[in-house]
Amino acid sequence: MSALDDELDYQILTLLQKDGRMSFTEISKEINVAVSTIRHRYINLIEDGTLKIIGRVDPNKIGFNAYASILISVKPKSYMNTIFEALTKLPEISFLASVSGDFDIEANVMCRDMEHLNELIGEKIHVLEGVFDTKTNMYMKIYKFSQPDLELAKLSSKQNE
Amino acid sequence: MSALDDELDYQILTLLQKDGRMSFTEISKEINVAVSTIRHRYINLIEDGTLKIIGRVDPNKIGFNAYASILISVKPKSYMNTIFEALTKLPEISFLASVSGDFDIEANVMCRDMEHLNELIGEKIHVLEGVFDTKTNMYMKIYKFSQPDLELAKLSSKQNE
DNA sequence: TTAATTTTTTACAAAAAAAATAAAATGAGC
DNA sequence: GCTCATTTTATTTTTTTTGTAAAAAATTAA
Repeated sequence: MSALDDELDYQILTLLQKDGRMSFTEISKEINVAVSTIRHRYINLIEDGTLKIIGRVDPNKIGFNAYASILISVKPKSYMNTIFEALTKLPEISFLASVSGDFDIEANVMCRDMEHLNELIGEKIHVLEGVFDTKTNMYMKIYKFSQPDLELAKLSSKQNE
Repeated sequence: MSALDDELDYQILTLLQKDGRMSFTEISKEINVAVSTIRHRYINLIEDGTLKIIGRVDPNKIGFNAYASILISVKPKSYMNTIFEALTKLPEISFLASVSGDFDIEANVMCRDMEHLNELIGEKIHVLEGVFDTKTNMYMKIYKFSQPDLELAKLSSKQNE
């Protein structure tokens, strides 16, 4: 791929990042390239996993009022994998990752209310073998929730292709 | 809105959550309702902010290799607002919220590499008046990154409409 | 450099979907 | 039962997508 090719991908990604339903026709008008080219590029971006078009649902609007971060300390560490497996299945967990620092795992959870959150921690998380300690912090107000900035990304070359 | 109406909204949201580009025609076939109904519902969901269709770009694929959580302690607290204003503008920050617990603010950042992250913390965050202390933890491996579970949401009534 | 090969972009026609409009159905409140 | 407002539906026109194939550009090897 040449530098110019990537530029086209970035332009397509930039537009679709904002409006995932923008038609190929409109995109092609916006960046002056044939519709079929846009479509080819689009299909490639989807197929290699760079882009995914999703409907993002506002948690507040559908009744999730308790958004929290649960930090988990695992002992012994040999339980890490089974704990990740179990946690991945919990529908309340929207983000799950291993982290550096005082704890081993961070799980972000969306619950209906405090009762639901409390129940989740006590009955679904603390019961897992290997969960040594947890620390829960509430997200009180969300100020920003955005996508990766493509302008910043441009400064580096494409990775993991 | 009646109970059945909400059920239809949930069905539409469930489908679009998975594939944001699914055509109204296909949705209408899937849930046996006229295409025009689907479109009306869709427009309402978009307009009241419940749903937004976005293209999600995989950070790794575009060269972001350092994903971290930066916890910030603010002193005196009167600086909170100006700090939030300043942080919101930083393109590296993809998530920004006030949190309960030992720190006041959590910012999740996507950086190209450690150098970029280090620079961000030192030259963009620690320089802000009122930033008393920070704690940075790296997200090492992401196991799950999903949308709010609509099945769970169904158990509660719609809020904030 | 040239020729062959692959990749990328483009054009075009048929099929499908979206948009706009108006009509019918439903339901809440009186 | 009637009225008003909302929701669903049907229909027609316009636009978009899809599939195929050809042109152009880039890459590779001789």
